[in-house]
Amino acid sequence: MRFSIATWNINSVRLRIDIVARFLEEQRPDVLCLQETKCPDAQFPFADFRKLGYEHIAINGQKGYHGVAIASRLPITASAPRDFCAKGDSRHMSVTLGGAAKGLTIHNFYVPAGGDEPDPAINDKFAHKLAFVDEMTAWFAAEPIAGRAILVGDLNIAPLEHDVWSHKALIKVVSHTPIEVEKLGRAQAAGPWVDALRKFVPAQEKLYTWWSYRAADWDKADKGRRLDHVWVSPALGDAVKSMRVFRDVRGWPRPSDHAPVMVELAL
DNA sequence: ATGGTTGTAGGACAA
Repeated sequence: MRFSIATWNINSVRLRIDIVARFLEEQRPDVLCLQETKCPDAQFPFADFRKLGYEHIAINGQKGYHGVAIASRLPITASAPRDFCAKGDSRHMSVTLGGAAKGLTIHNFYVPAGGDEPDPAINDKFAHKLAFVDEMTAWFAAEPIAGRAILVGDLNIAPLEHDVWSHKALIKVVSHTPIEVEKLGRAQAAGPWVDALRKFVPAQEKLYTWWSYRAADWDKADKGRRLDHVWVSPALGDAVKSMRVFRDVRGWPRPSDHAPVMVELAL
């Protein structure tokens, strides 16, 4: 089957439910993974998703901050959140699909942003980010990815030189520092995971998924970063057929600062 | 170099 999955840091699912619905209507991914839903589970807008055909929903939300959700048109046969760093933060959810995608596992991550100061000795938030990625590595090393699996999410790290608008300007800016890039590389290697987006855009070309709100004209300035990722297990490496970053959605009314990203696979 | 904006919640904090 042709299978599509989208990931989008929505920065409040309730505030932006209208553009979520518009995106789902226009693109119809089989699965949508959201981050930063900022929504307690009891207040999640289930009805809006069900109305659009996304009847299978797995959420891990909390009040005010973070929160991830997976909405699917295909049945979800199992779901499990994991509490990284034992902080009680809602930053991960995994599901296994049934139906035509039977046995496919999906991980949805929201890695900590890490604050402003890129020094774990003086910035607890940066220390937390590094520990979180280390825990991802340890987990994948302990339980290597078996079979068909996809990892998506806002990993809050732009690993390659051309994943940011200026490698030189951002080398000491949290999201692109060498220590983060190295740790993310270890996590990816531990799966091992294949970077699906870079299968379609060479490492020498710029590729962004996020543009700050703090720009007079984000589109014109184009000071973006690739913070959102889609990784696939080796078994799916050749199954990835297309990728798209919906930059136009960043320009929709009252947008998130992240654009949705969608990948198509032949399962 | 600095400051710029947005969301949750109804003040400060996270991003």
